[in-house]
This record gives sequence, C-alpha cells and structure tokens, in this order.
Amino acid sequence: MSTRTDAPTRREQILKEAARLFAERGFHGVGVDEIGAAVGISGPGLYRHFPGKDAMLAELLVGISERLLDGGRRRAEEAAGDPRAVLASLIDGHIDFALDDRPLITLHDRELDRLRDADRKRVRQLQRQYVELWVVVVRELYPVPTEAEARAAVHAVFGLLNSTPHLGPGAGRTVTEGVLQRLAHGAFGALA
Amino acid sequence: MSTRTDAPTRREQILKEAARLFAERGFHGVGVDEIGAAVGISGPGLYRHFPGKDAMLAELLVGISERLLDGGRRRAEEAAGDPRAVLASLIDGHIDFALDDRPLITLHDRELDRLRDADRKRVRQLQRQYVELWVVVVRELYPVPTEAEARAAVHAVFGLLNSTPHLGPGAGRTVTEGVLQRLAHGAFGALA
DNA sequence: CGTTCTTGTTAATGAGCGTTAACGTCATTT
DNA sequence: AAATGACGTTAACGCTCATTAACAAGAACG
Repeated sequence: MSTRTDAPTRREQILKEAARLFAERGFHGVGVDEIGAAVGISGPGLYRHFPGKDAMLAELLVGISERLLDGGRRRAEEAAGDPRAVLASLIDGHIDFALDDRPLITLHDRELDRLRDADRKRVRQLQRQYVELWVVVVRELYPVPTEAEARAAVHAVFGLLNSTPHLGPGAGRTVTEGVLQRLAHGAFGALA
Repeated sequence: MSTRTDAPTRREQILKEAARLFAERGFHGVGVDEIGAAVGISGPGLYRHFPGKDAMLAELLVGISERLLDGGRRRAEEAAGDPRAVLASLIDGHIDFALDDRPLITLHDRELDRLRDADRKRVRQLQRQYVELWVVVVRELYPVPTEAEARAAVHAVFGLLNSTPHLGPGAGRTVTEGVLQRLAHGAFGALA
C-alpha cells in the first residue's frame, strides 16, 4: 500500500499549518509571517515553495475536493448494486474525513470565494460531482418527490456531518463517530 | 402586535447590508467604503452611526444570539410540560430564523473570533444557554447515555438546520422548511 | 576547488484600508 | 434671524501586509 512513513516535506508542513491557521482565523486574518513562523521559517521564505498566499489556499481547497470525490467514487464502486451499503459507506467515509481534517472541513465552505476564478470553478465542479454521488443513491433508496428536495437533504446532512469543528472533543472519537452515523441515517430515513 | 411597518432607520439599513456583505465575503473581505456604498453614503459617513467597523459586527452577532435565545425560551415556556411539542417548536423556530436571515446564520459561526473579548464572551454565553435549552429537552425525550453525546447531537442538528445558506433556492420555502423538519426529527429519533 | 542550485535571511516597496480631520448643508430650535 | 445639531462629503494619515530585491550559506556535483 501507499501509507507513507516518510518525513513530511516542507511544502506539506506549510500546507498543514496554513490550513490550521486559515481555519482558526480566516484567510485574511492570517499573515504570511505567521504561517512562516509556524513552520520555523520567516515570512517571505514561503515564496520559495509557493507563488503566493492565494496559491496555498487554492491547493488546499482543490486538494480537499479531489480527495472527497475520489474517496466517494471508490466507495460507490466497491458497494455498487447495494444502495443501502453505498450510502452507509459514503457516510462513514465523510465522517472519517471530517474527523481527520477538521480544519480543512472548515475551510471548505468558508473561504471558497477567495479563490481565483479558475480555481473556484474547479472546486465547485468537484463539489457538484461529489454531491451528485450522494443524490443518486439517496433517490434510489428513498423515493423523495423532486430532485431539488433530494439535493437539499444531502446538503443538510453535509451540514450535520461537518459540524465536527464545533464539537469540542468532549466525547471520544469513536463515540462521536457513532452519534454522527446514527443521526445521518436517521435523517435520511425520515425522507421515506 | 409589534409588526413594524415604519421605514427602516439608517442604522438598520447599515446593519442589514453589512450582514449581507460580511456573509458573502467575510469580515476582513469587506471595506467600509463598500458598506457605505450599499446604503448610498460614502465610507466615513458610517462613523456617524457606529464607532467603527468592529462595532457593526459585534451588534450583529450579539443581536442574533439574543434573538435566538429569546425565541427559544418563549417557545420552551409555551409548550412546557410536553417535551415532544417543545422540541418540535424549537426546530420550527430555528428553521424560520435560518430561512429568514441566511446571512446572519452564516456570520454566527464564521466570524465570532473577530470580536473584542467582552463581546465574544457575551455571545458565547448566549449560545451556550440556547444549546442548553435544546439539550435539556432532547435528554428528556431520548435517553442518550451521556450529556456529551446529547450536546454533540444538538450541535450536529444545528449544522443541519444552518445548511440553508448552501441551498440555492432551488425549492420553494415551504418545501425546504418541510424537508428540514423531517430531517431534524429523523436525526433526533435515531438517538433512541 | 569552483560552480551552481536550493533554501533561507533581512530590508524595501507599494497597495489597501480603517480611521480621523476639516469642512459643508439642511432642519430644527430659540 | 441666529444658533445648534444631525448627517454627509472629500482629503489626509498611519498601519498592516503581501510581495519583491538583494544578499548569504551550505549541499551537490563537475
């Protein structure tokens, strides 16, 4: 498998810290000096690794969207033919992602407009495809009247699953995971 | 009743436009000139009505939190004794609010850290009390093991209900309202 | 050993932006 | 009619901050 054990490259360090800082105080609220300091180099040193501050955000957002979509597609194929299993797998995958990368989840819907037009379009397109994955299986399972309603339901459940950043880790990971699973399934179930 | 038909005062115009702009592009992403232009006066003219840009955000966030809490308390009293009715009323009220004031919902969890310490504390306290209202009735209805789980569930359902800004108005208001109601009840129901 | 590429550094630049100053203009009051 | 206060305006100040310039020090390599 490709589970990496290497030391993280400098680029990766930067992206990780930038994600954390952007999530905490917003894109405009964080200075390049601060990002640099977080990885032990000073402000302008970042420009050896990225063409600019915007580029960091772009790479983060595109990266998230791609990972979400790829994961979703893989899961949809693995369980193809059994919609119930597909939905369960999509939910599990989304929860894993939301719990592993809370800062990225926060960025995902918070800072999309700060992107250059081209990047924003790309992210939006990836998001749409990911949503579509869910809408298809939801409509297979629960015959909700209109597609607009199915789409609304999917977005709403995303909101539910993406609430992890607001949950101080008051409960352990497995507990939170279980609660979110039950809530998500319960919500969709109420569409019948 | 107190349904106002008066023309909105200048202060109110400013707050409304500021809310919209802050929600669209973030607190730091909006300039005072822009806010001024949105109400037909020019940048520094705002300082006749507010001591500064921060004050606008503060008044918005404190205002939201107070309205949410007040509304919640009123509903909790009106249906006191019947937990099922209380929860239903809280859900309806929250949905109404989320649909009426999408920009404010967005601000509510996005720009809290930009506040001065005192204001932020006040908002946090109001939020906690509002959450508490929900947690109490949820625990009455669904004997979920720990309080942490109940709290997590409530936050998650808030995420669900607050997803309205992501829903382009693809479906009509009453449709969206119905979907959200069913989803929220279904989610809580899965706690049993 | 000299050259070059990589990866930093600090100092300077220049734009954006919140805020204040200084100044008008009505409407209201005395 | 004079004075005052509410509500705007434009010009200037000062600070923050992303980005660029100019320069160093060590690794890779001929």
